[in-house]
Amino acid sequence: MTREEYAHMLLPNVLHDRAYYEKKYPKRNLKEGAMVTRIAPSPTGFVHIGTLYQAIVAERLAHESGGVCFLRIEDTDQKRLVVDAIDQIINSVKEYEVNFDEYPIDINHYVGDYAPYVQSKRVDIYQAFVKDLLIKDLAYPSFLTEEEKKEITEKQQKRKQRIGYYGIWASKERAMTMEEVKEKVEAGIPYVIRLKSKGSFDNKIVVNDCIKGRIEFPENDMDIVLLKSDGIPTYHFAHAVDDTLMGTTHVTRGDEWVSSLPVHVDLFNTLGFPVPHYAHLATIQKEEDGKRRKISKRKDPEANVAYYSEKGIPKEAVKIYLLTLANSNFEEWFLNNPDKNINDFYVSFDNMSTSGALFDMEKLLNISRNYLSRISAEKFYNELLSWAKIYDEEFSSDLETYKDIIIATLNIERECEKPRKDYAMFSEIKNNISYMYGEFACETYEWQKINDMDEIKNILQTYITKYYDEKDNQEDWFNKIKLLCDELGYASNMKEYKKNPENFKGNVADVSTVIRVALTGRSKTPNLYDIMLILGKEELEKRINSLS
RNA sequence: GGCCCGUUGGUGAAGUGGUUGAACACACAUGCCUUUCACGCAUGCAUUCAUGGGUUCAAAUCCCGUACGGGUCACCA
Repeated sequence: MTREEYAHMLLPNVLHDRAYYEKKYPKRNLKEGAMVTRIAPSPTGFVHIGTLYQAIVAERLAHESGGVCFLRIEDTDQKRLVVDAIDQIINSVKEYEVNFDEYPIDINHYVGDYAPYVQSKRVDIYQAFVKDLLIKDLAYPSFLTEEEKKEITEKQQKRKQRIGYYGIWASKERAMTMEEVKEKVEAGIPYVIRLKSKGSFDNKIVVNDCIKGRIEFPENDMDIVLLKSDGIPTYHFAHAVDDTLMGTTHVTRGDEWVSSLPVHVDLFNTLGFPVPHYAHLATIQKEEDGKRRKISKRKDPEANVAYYSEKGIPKEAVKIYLLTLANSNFEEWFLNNPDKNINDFYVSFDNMSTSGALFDMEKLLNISRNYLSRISAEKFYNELLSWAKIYDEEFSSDLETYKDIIIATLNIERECEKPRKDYAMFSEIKNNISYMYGEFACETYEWQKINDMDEIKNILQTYITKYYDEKDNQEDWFNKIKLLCDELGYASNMKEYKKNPENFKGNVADVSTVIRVALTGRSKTPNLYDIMLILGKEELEKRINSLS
């Protein structure tokens, strides 16, 4: 039996050989310094905030260098595969406007010359490369059962040796002859294909990570699995093949991968591939019981990008927050260039943190408040409406019915030098503006200092019949309230009130609060003058008269 | 346990041997402004850079040890 026949026996269904694929996917023709990056999520459930984070970084790095960024779905683990997960990833990326040059449209359709961009559709490619390794005696089949592997691990633990399949532990299967292998294959015993590592634990390798700098490791000597028993590759092998064929220059990924660097270097070397640059991004963390840990899909709702959509935190705010985590100088840049597109910021490896940041919801909401305070009322309304259409149907129909009133409301103290910063999330807006439209029904009024009903009615009736005039400008409007105060024994001048509070029943602020609460049902609102203008005198009278 | 990595305030961080009072932002506190709230403004918030020991005229910045924290050791990615 020749080695070719041997390899064919192990992998009988391979359509093409290595040379075919190397020709099919030629080198990219890009200018010097152009980076090819990628984001390679696995469809195991919801889209993780860390995936979005990495996507934004990868996309920026590629495009600011005149390079290419692509999306590749890593679905080599069928056990963890979740049905809609691929669509979710593609949709999220679209929603957040991360501009990939090459990507899957769905599992069978792709944009880009290096397709398919879904690993489960590339099985023949991986097998072609494994076959080549088999022929070169750089890989071998392994028939180990779960129990046998467990036994090895236990022995290693007992002897306090390194755990893994290497050296003497692998020597028995490494030494199998082609005939022995043939017997087992014909007997139908399942097998995986392992790397025949030439490395030694005593040698050192060095990787210069773009973010973490120089890292030294012992060389890999593990005969890791290349192809699982179902013929599908492991992450490690798929990574080496795909990122080579697809021309990735910089592998950006989470730093949970740092420790497998020796394996990857070994793989690239034995495959005869140049080792790409690596950039391991620190993961976003959470604190629990005083301890930090990676933000978790199971425990932390904010790990899911859908969480931000549901809450109605604008996409732009999330991106800004992620960029402040990515580059320490972003925040200052953004402060100085509030009107620029965030894509004008130059993301660089130099300003990336080497250790993971704690997720800070307060900071995100602050960013969101700032963002929402700066956009026009129309834009705000449109974003709010498209949010409500998905997450709050009732509110969305109100938004459409009372469009003009709502835009006017959102516009109060906006588009001025110091805009209000009332809103951080679309989900909290309904409660904040509901008194402005529709049937006003207030169950409990939050009266403040003045809470005697007769006095309250007296103030309101006097005000609405004698003083309020819709034609007044804001200054006149406030002067009228002062006149009202003078008439009823309240201080119209705060300084005088502070000097001699005992001379007055209260002050302008107290009186204004009565009016505010009566008209809106709450003590905290935007500028009352604007609110009253929007509501209109008829509605104001109605609300005042409905008080009992 | 082995192998990697990290440690500046409540949080994100600037800082890479000698003009740092240890920037800036969020949060917090107080005050001012004010028709409420928010905004804005002002002030405060690490006498000290996990810790012990070096090197040096000089260290948050360089070296070694210790502690603590994180990652990883799968036919998961």
